[in-house]
Amino acid sequence: MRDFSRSLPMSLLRAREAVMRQFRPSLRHHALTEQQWRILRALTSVESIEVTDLARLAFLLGPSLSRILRDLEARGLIERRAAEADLRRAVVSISPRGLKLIEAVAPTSEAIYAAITKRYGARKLAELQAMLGALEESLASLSGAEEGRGEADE
Amino acid sequence: MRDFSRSLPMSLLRAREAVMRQFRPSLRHHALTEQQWRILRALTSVESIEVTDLARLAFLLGPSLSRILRDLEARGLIERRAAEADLRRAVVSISPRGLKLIEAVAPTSEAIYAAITKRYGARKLAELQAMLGALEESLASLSGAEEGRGEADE
DNA sequence: CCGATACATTTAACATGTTAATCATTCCGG
DNA sequence: CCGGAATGATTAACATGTTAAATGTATCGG
Repeated sequence: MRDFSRSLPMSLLRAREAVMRQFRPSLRHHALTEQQWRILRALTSVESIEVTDLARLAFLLGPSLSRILRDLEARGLIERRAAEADLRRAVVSISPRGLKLIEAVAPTSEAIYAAITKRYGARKLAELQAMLGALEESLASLSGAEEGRGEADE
Repeated sequence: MRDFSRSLPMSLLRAREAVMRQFRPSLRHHALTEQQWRILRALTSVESIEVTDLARLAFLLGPSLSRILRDLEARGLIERRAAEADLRRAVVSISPRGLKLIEAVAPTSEAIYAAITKRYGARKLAELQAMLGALEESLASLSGAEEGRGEADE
């Protein structure tokens, strides 16, 4: 069998870990996890957004998002209200305090990103992201092809 | 600020998720998580291995590995004993039952990997992995540069 | 040989990933 | 209208990620 340490999932995992290792200390300084940061960042790009759309935007599953929003709301970093036309939907927006936090973290975060870009090469980085996007697209149509098939064991 | 949805960490996260989505149903059929599978796969490449080395090989943190090994041992998929020369160290190896499970899962896993390779292109895939490896290497020397610096806030 | 230190592993505590189930609300056919 | 199906969000349950602390064993200087 193929050496699993050179498998695509492992390559992606290691690369992502190498990148995130750069950011974690800074986020930690501000008592933010990576996912909390993702959510706050996402909220700065919209005036307000429904939970489902936020999940897609921040690439989080519903249950994770639900828990994190509860905590962020308790910390006063976001605000939440029910949609007027449909009480099932919750609308979320970032609070002034959340915005202030973003502004405090952003400079360091940008500096780290710039250092990574410089080290790896801006052109190469763009190419890598393009290839990652293409991979995603390749597999999008493949998803679900495994659902209905009948396995022989178990 | 840069659109966070196009950040490198998000690109890597989405790409990895797109890949893993292909494998999860198959692993689930065999009551295996991704990490459990990684560990069993790693164990097939060695006769036996110490826990610390296994953690590095399977790219897992100690605490995660410790829990998973406990479960895999309870399921009879691995065997564990203390190193003779140093009782602090634990030596792990795959059991016959674990090997049998690997053999049951491998064909489907290989087929999925082949489908991904065909869809994305073998050459392109190799190039992507090379670029991911280069990224890792680029950031290796950068790691820890953030530790001792003094933040101005909090 | 003793005690301080270092090391390998595990445990603890909290946050998230993942799937299933629940709850409230809305929609829709009759 | 009414009641069942569908939908949005949350909760539940279990596994892992992550950091800190604890546990047990080795090592080393005196």
